[in-house]
Amino acid sequence: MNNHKKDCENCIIKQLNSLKVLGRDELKSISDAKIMKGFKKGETIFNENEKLRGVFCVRKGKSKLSKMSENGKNQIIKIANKGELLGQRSVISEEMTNLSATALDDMEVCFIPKKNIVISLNNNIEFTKAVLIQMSKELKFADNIIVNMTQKSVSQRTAEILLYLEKNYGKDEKGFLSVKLKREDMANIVGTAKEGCIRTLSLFKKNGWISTDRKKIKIENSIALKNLITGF
Amino acid sequence: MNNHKKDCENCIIKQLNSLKVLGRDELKSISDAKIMKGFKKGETIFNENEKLRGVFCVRKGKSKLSKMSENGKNQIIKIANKGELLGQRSVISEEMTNLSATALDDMEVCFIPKKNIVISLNNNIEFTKAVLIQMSKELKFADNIIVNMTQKSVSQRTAEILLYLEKNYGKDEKGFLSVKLKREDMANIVGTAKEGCIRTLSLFKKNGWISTDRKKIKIENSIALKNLITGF
DNA sequence: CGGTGAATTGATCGCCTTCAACCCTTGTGG
DNA sequence: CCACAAGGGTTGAAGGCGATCAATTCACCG
Repeated sequence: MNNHKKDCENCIIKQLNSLKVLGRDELKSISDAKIMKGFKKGETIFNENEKLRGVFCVRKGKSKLSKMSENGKNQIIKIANKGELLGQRSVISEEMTNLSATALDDMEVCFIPKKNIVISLNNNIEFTKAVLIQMSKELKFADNIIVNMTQKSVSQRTAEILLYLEKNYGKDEKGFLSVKLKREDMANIVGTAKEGCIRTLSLFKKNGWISTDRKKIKIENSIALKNLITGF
Repeated sequence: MNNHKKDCENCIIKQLNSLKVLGRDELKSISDAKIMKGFKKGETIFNENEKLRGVFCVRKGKSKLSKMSENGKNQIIKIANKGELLGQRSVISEEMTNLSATALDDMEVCFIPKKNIVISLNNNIEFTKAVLIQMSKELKFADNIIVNMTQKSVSQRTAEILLYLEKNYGKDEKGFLSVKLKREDMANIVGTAKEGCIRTLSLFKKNGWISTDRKKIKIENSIALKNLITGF
């Protein structure tokens, strides 16, 4: 469950995030301090309003980042893939987490203590810049979600999410979306009730725009979905 | 319309944003390069999908940051007050703007060329960190909006916005909100149709929770509004 | 082969959008 | 100083979308 002598410097995962700009000594220090952890599907990595003692670098698996609202419903803000850093925001601004992270797959994660991150943030401007650029992209992404949520219908949002999932997380050998989500999770991304989401998917299926096998979804007609989003 | 010998180092406005951590020489350089501009109420500072050649530091007035969706409706993401920097995100990640900025008041703004910002981002880690922390707060804010939009009713969102406007932009001597928004703008913040927003406000008025004079709004019972948000 | 949790479908209800009409304020030109 | 236009504000009525609750089917697991 712990460490082993795995070496950050040779870890291919780090190429996918801001850690790639770190120097040899910084990586060495992180290698020594990090803790490898496994999370089973459904397990919680952290909750809202927690104080994090470091960030999590995802080596394997996917995680949903979600937020509860006062009325008990929850909204998935983002799906974090292999290579992403979780908890950055909270560590940087020294605030409680505002999201919770839950494993969608079995995951393998490296926990990197806050101290290492803060040292690099304070001393390695390339790193700070890389994190900044990353965060500015997330902000843009969030702005887009806001507009989509308020201005588009459930079916448009569903179509958009499906295409997004295909584009960003790919398909398996048979063409099914790699991300496997429960209908409820799907609904929590779209921002709707489970049944509404299901009804939309079943409509898409009737139209031949998607097909399903078990829980898996395959996009059959992305053009039609795109047209739906833009209103033809 | 241009420059004058106004000095950034002595500008009180810079205390309100990331520029406050800059050194004397950096400020001097910005002072020399900056261009002061006035924008009349309703004028556009920049549009979506523009390439910015610098950032705008707001000395006076307020601006709405909004985004068009494919269907022609637009959503206000944020209201920028005196002291805020506009266009940071776009300059940092070297992308087109994803929002447009429009003056809500008569504004006074300093345009700071991209070059100055980039130099400080590359050399002054305190500055980069300050911007990073600022951006991480904006990201958190955006996450909150997403949840509110999807999980709360129009009246809850309206109540929330009213309290937010009071808390963040204050009231005038008679207790009316300082931010004066058209009903349409208000609706574009709440993420609803103008009429829906108006109806909600008129209900609030009937309940005695707010009162109005002309376009101005005064909050009379913030407790009731808070209770509405949390569902009693 | 039951049992549990998820997926699906039906039916009802209410919120919100939309369209339309009207009012009120403001400003402008004769 | 008045008339009128223009734009924002307000209200009414109709209709649809999506939430909610309930009932049923389906998939998976011991």
